[in-house]
Amino acid sequence: MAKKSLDPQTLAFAQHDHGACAADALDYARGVCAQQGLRLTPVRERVLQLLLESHSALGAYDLLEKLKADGLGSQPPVAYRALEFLVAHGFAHKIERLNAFVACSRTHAGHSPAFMICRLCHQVAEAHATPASGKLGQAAKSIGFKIEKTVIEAEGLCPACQGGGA
Amino acid sequence: MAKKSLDPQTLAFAQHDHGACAADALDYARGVCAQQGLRLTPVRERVLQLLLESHSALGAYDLLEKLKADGLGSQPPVAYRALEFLVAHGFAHKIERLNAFVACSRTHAGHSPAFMICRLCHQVAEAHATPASGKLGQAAKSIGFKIEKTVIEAEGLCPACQGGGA
DNA sequence: TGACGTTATGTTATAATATTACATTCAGAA
DNA sequence: TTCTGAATGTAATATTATAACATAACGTCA
Repeated sequence: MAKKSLDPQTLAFAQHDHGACAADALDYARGVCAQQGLRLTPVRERVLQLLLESHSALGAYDLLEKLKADGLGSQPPVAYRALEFLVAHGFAHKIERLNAFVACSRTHAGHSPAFMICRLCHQVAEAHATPASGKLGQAAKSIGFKIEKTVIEAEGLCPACQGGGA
Repeated sequence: MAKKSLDPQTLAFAQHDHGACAADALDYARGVCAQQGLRLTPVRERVLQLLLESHSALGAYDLLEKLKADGLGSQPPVAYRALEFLVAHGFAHKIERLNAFVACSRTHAGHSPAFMICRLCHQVAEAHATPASGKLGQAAKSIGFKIEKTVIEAEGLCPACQGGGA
């Protein structure tokens, strides 16, 4: 694995041992759930695993097909409920731009995530943002708007896709 | 109208003469279209007007109902096509979080907009952001991701809703 | 003018995303 | 064991969005 000088949170676009990275993340989630009394049930765990195995965002119906293949529920609420749990507890995020979901890279607990979405290969990298400190934070403060949650998504071209596509 | 010390771009949550502000914006759009050879057709103009009259984001089907009442096309593509035109030329923006649309406050041409969405009254204020300069911009630069467009949306409570709701 | 190409609209159908509602099952506590 | 709340199974439906094709309006230039 050639990670050398890259931030861990922006690893998605780089080569690495993805099987191991997904397995680690799943173990981590199991630990957090055990610690906090959360139930990482088979459906929830499988959905998380599917998200971890993919660097692209997956739609609820993509996940649903795979769940069905595993013999785990095949109706939309099965997928949406698992996703709701994972998002609520920070194991996954919704990419609003795509109406799809990614596993959390969990390199910053309690973070405000930002995403970089490649419009060609559709891979998504997660980074850490500090929305309250920028212009938006200033504007909010100046008018008395109280920010509870922020969606920050950048769309563009990942390094690998800048050569061919454009 | 009590605007005194407020930034124009965050006017949405404050009291002001909204009829005049919407009319001004529509005139402005007409001028831009005339100048650039864009056709602000009846459907497009009416959709823009409806968005301007509302400080809340409107869904395509909300707009469609109003268009139908005006005798202007009643099928989804009518609304989506008008919205596509307005968004493409910067007269409106899509709020991804809500799958809905707002008129552009046009206080910063060629801007990178950011939005503040009140989760109680559903009004939306537009501000100007500088995504490339924050942590996201740094992260993008460090991994070589080329940002083409950013979605920045904050959800929370507007000044008026902080008293009652929470 | 009128024939043509382009752009916009009308209309039907359908795809993709998401939720409501209710029955059933399961895990853990009393 | 019985109760309770959480999770799942399932059917139905709501909401958001697009594809495909026909028609109409607009501009241009022979």
